[in-house]
Amino acid sequence: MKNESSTVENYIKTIYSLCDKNGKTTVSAVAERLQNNPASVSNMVRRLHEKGLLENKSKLILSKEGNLLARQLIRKHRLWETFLVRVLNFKWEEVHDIAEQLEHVHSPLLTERLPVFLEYPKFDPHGDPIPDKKGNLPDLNAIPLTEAEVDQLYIFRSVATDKSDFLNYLNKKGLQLGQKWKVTEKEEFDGSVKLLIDENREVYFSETVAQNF
Amino acid sequence: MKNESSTVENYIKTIYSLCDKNGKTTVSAVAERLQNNPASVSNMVRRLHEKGLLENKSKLILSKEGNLLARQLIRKHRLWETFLVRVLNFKWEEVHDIAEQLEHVHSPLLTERLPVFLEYPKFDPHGDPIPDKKGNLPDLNAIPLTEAEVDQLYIFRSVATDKSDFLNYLNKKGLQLGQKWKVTEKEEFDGSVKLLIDENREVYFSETVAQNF
DNA sequence: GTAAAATTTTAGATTAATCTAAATTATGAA
DNA sequence: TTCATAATTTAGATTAATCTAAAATTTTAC
Repeated sequence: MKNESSTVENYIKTIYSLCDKNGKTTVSAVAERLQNNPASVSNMVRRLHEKGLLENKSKLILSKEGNLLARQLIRKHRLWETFLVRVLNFKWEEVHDIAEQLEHVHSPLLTERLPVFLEYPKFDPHGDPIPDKKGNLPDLNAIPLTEAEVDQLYIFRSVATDKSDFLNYLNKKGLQLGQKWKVTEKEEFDGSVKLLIDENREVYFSETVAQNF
Repeated sequence: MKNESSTVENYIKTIYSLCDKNGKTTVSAVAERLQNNPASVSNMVRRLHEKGLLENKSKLILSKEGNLLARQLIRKHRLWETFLVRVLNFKWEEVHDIAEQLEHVHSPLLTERLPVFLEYPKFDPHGDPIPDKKGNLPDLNAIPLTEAEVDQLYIFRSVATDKSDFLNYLNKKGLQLGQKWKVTEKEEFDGSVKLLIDENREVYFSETVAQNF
């Protein structure tokens, strides 16, 4: 696989993360996520297809190559986040933007040695699984908060985003990976939930927040 | 200081390293080093001046800003090389190209924490001094091999380049930092030298090689 | 001090990545 | 089915960084 620009790599990562169960997404969704003009995205889609990173000329579906590239970028991103937190003592809300740059450093040797030094971590500091060398992800029997049943006990395993504003909000609310919780109330009309954390603390979450678990 | 592109940063580093005792270099020297067309360099020089990184519109002299940027890049480069060798077990000839990418990662927090973890290294794996936060370099009373006096004893403290082809050549000859050596013969007509290493091994160097010490 | 050689700059083109505005195509609701 | 709205693509422009070819300038050598 030849070297792609950071721009191309960011498009591939974005497409990967936006794909639905059919492995498909749309120009407008990518444009929205990247805060780019749809015309720019449309243009880039043509070029991604020419590079063999997309299946179809018009449909937004990653090719095998594109899929592997995305997973390898996620692997590098999460390994660097693990490194920053474990080795350089960063906090979990500080690492996203730095890993976003580090993931584009191209060196097969470095990508091989970093996980050796970290002793083959399986999860990053946000509880998200780190794809292996071949891009495989473990089967997690984790469920999103929005699908949790009332009064059932769960363990807080991961967050779905590593953006600092969201993580700072969790910090303020005192939430950490590993905590036990159950949903005590679920509001149907606005999707908000009330949680009992570690059997002693109540927290309310809006639907927007709940979707990030 | 605002964020510059990797391209701009590479120009500044190149200009810095090519400057003579008057702090000056030429368009053609930069073009040669970067393997770019002189026209491209000329063009970039205008833009570097517009950004305030060069003193004059036409003369190739770094401004205070440009000088500081260069030293901070060298600092990051050498810190990352130290990290790669000491922490990830890279060899000294393997780290240049990776550090060349890592030095462009922009994060004040990372640049602050990396040297803390490494316990404030003063020299990189090639014996080259690491500028401090403010860009200051220690006064070395080291002399280049080309100026060594015959039969005077010296210690091998550093190499002037971290390019892998040169370092592989040294490895093949069995040269390492810390070795004691003296010049036993000096050929005036071609600049080549004969060295006695650790009092038991003779090595011949051409002028080209000697200039990299 | 002038002419040849070397160096630098200008002019115009190219590529990647973006934009706005306009045209086209697809979706979907009555 | 048809027409309005939404989504996408095309056309044309812009910016950073590069190129080649040609013009202008500076150096060097006699």
